[in-house]
Amino acid sequence: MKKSFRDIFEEAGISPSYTRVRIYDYLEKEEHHPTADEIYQALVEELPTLSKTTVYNTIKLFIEKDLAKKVVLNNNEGRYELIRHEHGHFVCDKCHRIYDIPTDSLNVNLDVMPGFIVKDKDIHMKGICPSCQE
Amino acid sequence: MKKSFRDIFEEAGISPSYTRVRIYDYLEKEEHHPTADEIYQALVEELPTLSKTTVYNTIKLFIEKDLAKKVVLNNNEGRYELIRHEHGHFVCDKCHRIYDIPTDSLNVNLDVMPGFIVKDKDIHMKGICPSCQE
DNA sequence: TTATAAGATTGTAATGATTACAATATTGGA
DNA sequence: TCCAATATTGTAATCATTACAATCTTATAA
Repeated sequence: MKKSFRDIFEEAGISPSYTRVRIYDYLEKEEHHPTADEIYQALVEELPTLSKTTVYNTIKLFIEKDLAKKVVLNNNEGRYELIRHEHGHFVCDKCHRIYDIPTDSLNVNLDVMPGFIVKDKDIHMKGICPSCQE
Repeated sequence: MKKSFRDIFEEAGISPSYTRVRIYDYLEKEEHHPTADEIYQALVEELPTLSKTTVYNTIKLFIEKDLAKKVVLNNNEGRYELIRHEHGHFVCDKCHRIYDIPTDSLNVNLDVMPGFIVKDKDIHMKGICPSCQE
């Protein structure tokens, strides 16, 4: 059974304002790891008073509350995604599309770093995606 | 036997100007994945006419020639390293120090992305390093 | 040696993502 | 209803990176 926004936000200890719910909702539906600007552009049509600062503030809050994470893949642009099942990211050098890499099957042995507390891990790959190979 | 700068540059098809050799040399000696600014600050003392644009130009050239790669770990700051044995990167959330992760022992199975041509892969981890655990 | 063209380096200004900050608006509880 | 805490906003600042045009250097041919 899927948790409601209300429950998710309550567990995280933040109030479920409409703006926050919409941003969360967008991150949940959105497949391609949006940038802050993409979130802003997508939502400003329906939330005309939305400010980009609010997008950044909200994302920052989500990250602090472990609801979301920042993924830095390329070009100095931050991309954001909700924390879900673990996966890596493949970036195509040609079309710059981002593909999720299922990492369940990757046996990444964390013991290579004894003494380190690992809170997050991500696998980044670059190359050419199938549709750019002709 | 270690290759000379001259050989490395010749193989890459670029002329070994003094500036380039110094930047390459710095990347080779430097352990902590310097930013462009760190490279600039370190070398400008001995190369007083050095320009930050030259640092960026040179890095870009090295990357095009597969001598170096860019590692984007955090904070929208690009970090650079020569291409050597494969390794990942661990960033401490507290001291922000960067540690290399030996990945020889990590069995990262590339076949999870059939149809993709993988040119580069990197493992990013975040957490707390031993010296920040007290 | 000298002229010349290609290549290398430089400085300044522009770009673009992100943050700082102060002002305004909204909300929930007394 | 009123007030204090919280949320949102807009503007200006910051900082890494890039664009670009100008200048300098180098290699080579005459």
